[in-house]
Amino acid sequence: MNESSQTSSKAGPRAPRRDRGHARVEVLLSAAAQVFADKGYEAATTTEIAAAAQSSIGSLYQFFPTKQAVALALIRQQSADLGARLAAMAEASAGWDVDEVARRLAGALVDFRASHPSFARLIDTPGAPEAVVLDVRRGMRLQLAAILAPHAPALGRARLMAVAAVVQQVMKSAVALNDDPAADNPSAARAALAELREMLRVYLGAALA
Amino acid sequence: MNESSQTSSKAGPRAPRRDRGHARVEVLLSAAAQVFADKGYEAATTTEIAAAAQSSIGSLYQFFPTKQAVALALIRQQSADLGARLAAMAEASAGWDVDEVARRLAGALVDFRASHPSFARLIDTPGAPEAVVLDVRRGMRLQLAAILAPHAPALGRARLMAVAAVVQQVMKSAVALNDDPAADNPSAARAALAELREMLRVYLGAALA
Amino acid sequence: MNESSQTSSKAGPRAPRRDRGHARVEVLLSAAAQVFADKGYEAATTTEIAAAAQSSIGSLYQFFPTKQAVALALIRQQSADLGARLAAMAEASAGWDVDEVARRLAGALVDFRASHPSFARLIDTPGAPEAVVLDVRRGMRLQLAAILAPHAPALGRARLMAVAAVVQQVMKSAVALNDDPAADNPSAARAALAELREMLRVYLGAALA
Amino acid sequence: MNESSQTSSKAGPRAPRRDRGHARVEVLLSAAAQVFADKGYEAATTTEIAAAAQSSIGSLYQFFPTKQAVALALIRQQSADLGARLAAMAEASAGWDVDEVARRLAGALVDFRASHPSFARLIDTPGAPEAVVLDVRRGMRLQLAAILAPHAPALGRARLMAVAAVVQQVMKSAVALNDDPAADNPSAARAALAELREMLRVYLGAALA
DNA sequence: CATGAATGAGTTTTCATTCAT
DNA sequence: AATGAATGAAAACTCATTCAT
Repeated sequence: MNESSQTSSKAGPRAPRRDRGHARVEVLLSAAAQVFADKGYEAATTTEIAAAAQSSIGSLYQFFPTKQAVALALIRQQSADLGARLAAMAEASAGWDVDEVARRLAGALVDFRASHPSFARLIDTPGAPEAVVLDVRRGMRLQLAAILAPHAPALGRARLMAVAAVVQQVMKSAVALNDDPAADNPSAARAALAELREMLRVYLGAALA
Repeated sequence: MNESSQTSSKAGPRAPRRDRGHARVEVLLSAAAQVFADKGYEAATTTEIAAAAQSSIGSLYQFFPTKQAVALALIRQQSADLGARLAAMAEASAGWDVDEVARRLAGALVDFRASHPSFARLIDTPGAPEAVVLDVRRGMRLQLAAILAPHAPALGRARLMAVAAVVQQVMKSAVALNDDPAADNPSAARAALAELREMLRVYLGAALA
Repeated sequence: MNESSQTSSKAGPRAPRRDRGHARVEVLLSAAAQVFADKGYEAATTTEIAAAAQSSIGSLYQFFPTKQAVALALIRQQSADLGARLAAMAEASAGWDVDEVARRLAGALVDFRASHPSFARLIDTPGAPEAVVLDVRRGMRLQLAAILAPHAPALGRARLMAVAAVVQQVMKSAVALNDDPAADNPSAARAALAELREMLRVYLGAALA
Repeated sequence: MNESSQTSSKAGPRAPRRDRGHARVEVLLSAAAQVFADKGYEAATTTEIAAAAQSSIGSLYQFFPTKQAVALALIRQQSADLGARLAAMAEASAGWDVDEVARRLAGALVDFRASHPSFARLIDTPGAPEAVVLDVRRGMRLQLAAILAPHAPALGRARLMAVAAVVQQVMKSAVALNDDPAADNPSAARAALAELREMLRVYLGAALA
């Protein structure tokens, strides 16, 4: 899926020649996901990542030239995963009505961010290389647009992309509401999330009409 | 609420007792705002803040016991400012219809975040002390609720707070769209913002009805 | 008593012209005694000393040119006090037998160190200027010798000074035993002190015979 | 007792896993001994210790998490050494009379402190963690008691510990007399030391009788 | 004299990255 | 490849001392 594009990339992991190395890379990346999710990009240390992967600092640098490269590989991996989910949804969404699209989108993206907690941290935080982050964001918007397009044949390209951008932001908000224990009580958090879903439904209903 | 009790606070600035001290604190805080806005909390250095304020590092630590205290003081100062703006809006909003409320809210908050670029960085970033950040967020939600309440007399308290939480997230999204040069071109950014405003209008229209 | 010698000293407090200044110096010195006793010379800060004296650093430096000068003045003051006590004892000791001399010496010196806790810290610690410390120690030995001499007319000068040096060390030990909560229980500390007194008694009995 | 569990200790050195690491730790510790002996705990700097060990500051912190940990490791190392000497003496002392015990004890402990000049500085100074220091002192008293016990079968446990505590203080005094160039001349220092030895002899003769 | 702000060299500690084994 | 030691620039923070008011 991505073995050819990754190898040619400047900052990606060096191509491991053997399965052992490949496995090590995977372990390192999931350790990195843990640590980045817990502490954020800046506060995470390469030593801690290596330790969490039961590996040594030397090993980590065998596969990743810099700390940034680790974050980058992680972003690429996770955004590929996200891309696959959105692609699947694009195929399935043909028969849905707008309400269902709204509901499914909300569900899918909240799920994704919940199961990839480092994703938000890395993508909304300084430290990760701008260019890649922007690419990922644009890619996601394009996929959202692809999902929305069939339900709004009348919308121009520009307007469609604007809608996609708004939907993307709503997704981010969902995660924020989920994480923030600031709501006076857990039920308040749930209520806010329901409210957000409602906003998306109403809005898409109006925008795609 | 807390503008008078700063001295007794654990991590607040040491109260200056001379005019020169007050002036220095102001200069330091605006330098800090610059630097935090540019680099984020972690990457900002106290040395750089002091230099930007044309003072020595010793002077900074004369008034702020830690780097975190600087961020804190900044958050408090700026959230007091935001609070004042929302309070003013609450008074003026009596005669507005829902559409106008949506428009004004969007305008005010986007303006605020645009003129206080460090605010978002500090409040959405680890490093700032959780308790204060949560307080600020809750305070803002309460003020939003106060603005919305008169236009939705039928809404229960819980529902109202959920709506306020959603509006708060929309505001954050507006800033993100504003900052993110990811949109393919400047006009796309403007379109997305307009779209966001539209979402708010439609949503508030439905929710407050 | 000491107003003329102190003024001429290079590092002593500047002669205060007024009573107000004089009082301030006293307060500063007793604050310094507190702080030095608590933290030792190095860890004590001039700011803390000034604060403990309800004064400002500026004021402290009005009277003492350096931190070392504060310690010095304190040592001088306290050793003058000690000197007075020993002088008094020298006069009174004519009629005592050796046992009584031992008992009184032990009592007097333990008392003194207990009521001047900073003395030991400053005199046994680096930081205080060597020359003064050595002077103080020598002075104390001379006074001890003066007390002991009448009870050991046969002893040569050199031997007498050696005995005085040993007695001085025993005094220091008494303080150490007093302070050290290492003894398994308080009664053990008392037992050790009694033992020390016994050692002094036996030893002086033998040495002065 | 504690020679095997260093790794699990909270503030101990990180265990080196390579020969090079072990060697480096040794070098660092002896450099630290030098510097601590010269300047005392507070005035010694980690930078200077690293330089004296011809390593980088980073290497020091690779093995010791804090400056205090360096002092701690040194105390532990040296007190283990001292413990071994005392243990050896305990075995050999069976056939000695009290005079010989006094002489040998004095000799051994003065020797030890003379060859480990940092020991006294660290153990009598604030900065070293209290708990460890107290442990070391208690251990030493126990060993002294073990040496003295056979020569005073009639002494109760409590009395024996008190005697041991006194002997310990005498040892400290010996070092102080040794170090202190305050005596009017070198021969005076020697005389005082001889006098101290005499005190110990007389005292132990009386106490153990 | 009193006060508290200003200064900056110096201290401990961290951490990404490189190297030797 | 794997490991862990080596490195040193850089960061946060301290504190004796000087200065302006």
